[in-house]
Amino acid sequence: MSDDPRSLTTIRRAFEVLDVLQETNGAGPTELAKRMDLPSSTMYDYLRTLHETGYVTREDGEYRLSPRIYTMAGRMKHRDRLFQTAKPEMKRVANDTNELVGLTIEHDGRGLILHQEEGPQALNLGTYPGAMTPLHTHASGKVILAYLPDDEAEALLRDGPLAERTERTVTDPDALWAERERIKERGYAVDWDEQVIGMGMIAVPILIDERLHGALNIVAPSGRVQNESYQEELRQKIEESVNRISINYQYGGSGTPREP
Amino acid sequence: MSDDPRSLTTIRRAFEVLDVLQETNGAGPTELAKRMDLPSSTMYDYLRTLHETGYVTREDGEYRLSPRIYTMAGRMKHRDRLFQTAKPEMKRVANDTNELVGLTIEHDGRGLILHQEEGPQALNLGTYPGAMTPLHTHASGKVILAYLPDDEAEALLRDGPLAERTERTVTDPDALWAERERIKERGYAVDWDEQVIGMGMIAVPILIDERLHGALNIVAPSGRVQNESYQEELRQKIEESVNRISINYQYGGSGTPREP
DNA sequence: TATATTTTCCGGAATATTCGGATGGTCGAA
DNA sequence: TTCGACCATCCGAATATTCCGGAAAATATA
Repeated sequence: MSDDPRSLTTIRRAFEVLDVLQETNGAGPTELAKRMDLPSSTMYDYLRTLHETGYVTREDGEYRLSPRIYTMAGRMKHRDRLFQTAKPEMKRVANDTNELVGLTIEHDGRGLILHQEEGPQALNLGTYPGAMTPLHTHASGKVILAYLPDDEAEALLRDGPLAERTERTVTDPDALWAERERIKERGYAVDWDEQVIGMGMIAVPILIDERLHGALNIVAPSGRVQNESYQEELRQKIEESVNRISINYQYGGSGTPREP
Repeated sequence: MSDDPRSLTTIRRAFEVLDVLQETNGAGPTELAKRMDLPSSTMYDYLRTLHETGYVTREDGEYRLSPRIYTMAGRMKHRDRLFQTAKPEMKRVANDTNELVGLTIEHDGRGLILHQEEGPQALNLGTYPGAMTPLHTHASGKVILAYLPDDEAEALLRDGPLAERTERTVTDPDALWAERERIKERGYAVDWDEQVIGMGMIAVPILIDERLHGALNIVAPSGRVQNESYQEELRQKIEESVNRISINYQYGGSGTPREP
């Protein structure tokens, strides 16, 4: 359990408590103690301290994650230059196309949805900002894989079996490696039904100064994405959008908007 | 510094590190050690462990908060029943009015923006989900103060001096207490230029089962909010919206949508 | 009311944290 | 390039902290 004898177990456990609180959606000391296999008196000490920090709330004997997490995440996002420059563009495209527009970044070998903008009638099949998914299961992730350095991409594809989300998910490393080349040639990626049945996606890389910052994508029902001319239309729109994002990212304002 | 000798200092410090990382937006052990007045070797132990947990990233010698925070906040929000029921309604109103629609909850005596939906051309003066503000500085907060139990509201108003955000901010506890009565009679609150010059707000309480769950508000330029008939129009729209939210909250679906 | 269960509190033993100091790496100036 | 300053990282030993069993209080259950 305790791998490195030099790391502070108290901290590791405290964050494990946070993780468990996330899963249980609130619990008392005894339940948490059982889950983590600790005496409940010890768990009590942890909870009491976490409560003191303000990251955990206590209401009628139940401890849960505090909305302070929202504040932390909100501030981070608000200060994120990529998000700030991408957001107005994403809104534009979302309203223009009436689809779901997403901004995905790579974190820890997986895809993380940094932001989403939904057109008024856009469909949203349960994805949300903050959600993490395996890179190989959708167009955005494949674009990221394509523009990641060869060794990193290789490591991600060859390391262990790749999750299968639907029967259309591509889980063969060689096939994915080949697709990687095609994506780099064309400059974009498309998929449908590979992550969620009924959902398709067109994605382009956000390259600024040769460096990959993430991927911009449009999500639409699979049927629409398979329509060649519509697909082409959407592709153009996000490509133009990425161009504007790229310019504004480099030459735009301060990047750190005012705090309220 | 360490008030309660029974709380775990290691945990308190670890979270203080998170707070400092938030402010500094990334730093090395030495800088953080200075800020927290600890030896940098100790700080190193903390950072190393925080990195292990995945809540802090290390890139070229700089430690910063990890995007994992987004995941935590995103999941919490995604599971929040109030958010889930309010969101589609907020979108509707935002697109209908072309203004900024907000959902504010009370946390720790302050107002926390749980969610925002912006109409295509809505103005947004730097507020963002997760941001916290003093309750007495805007309509949403005043609505919350009005429907909070008397003793809690009193404690918040009488405890220490009230922050002044603009020259129009009401900072007199008696005036605020009086306004509280008026709000309860009318069932809504309005303000302009009290939090930010040029910004006005109309807010109504979200009462479900007699319990206050938060406030729904529309933000618009002060000029438009002062226009009586427009104000009335917006008020009606959010009141209707809250009615629908209230119904869907009670009788709606599971409340916990699928995880991706 | 009685009983079971859970939360909270406490003291002392065990041990995980802590800190000074050593090491190796990086950057910039000369 | 060499030198010096600064910083991240590593290590071992002293000791302040955590940790746990068990008691008390509070709450739920019967």
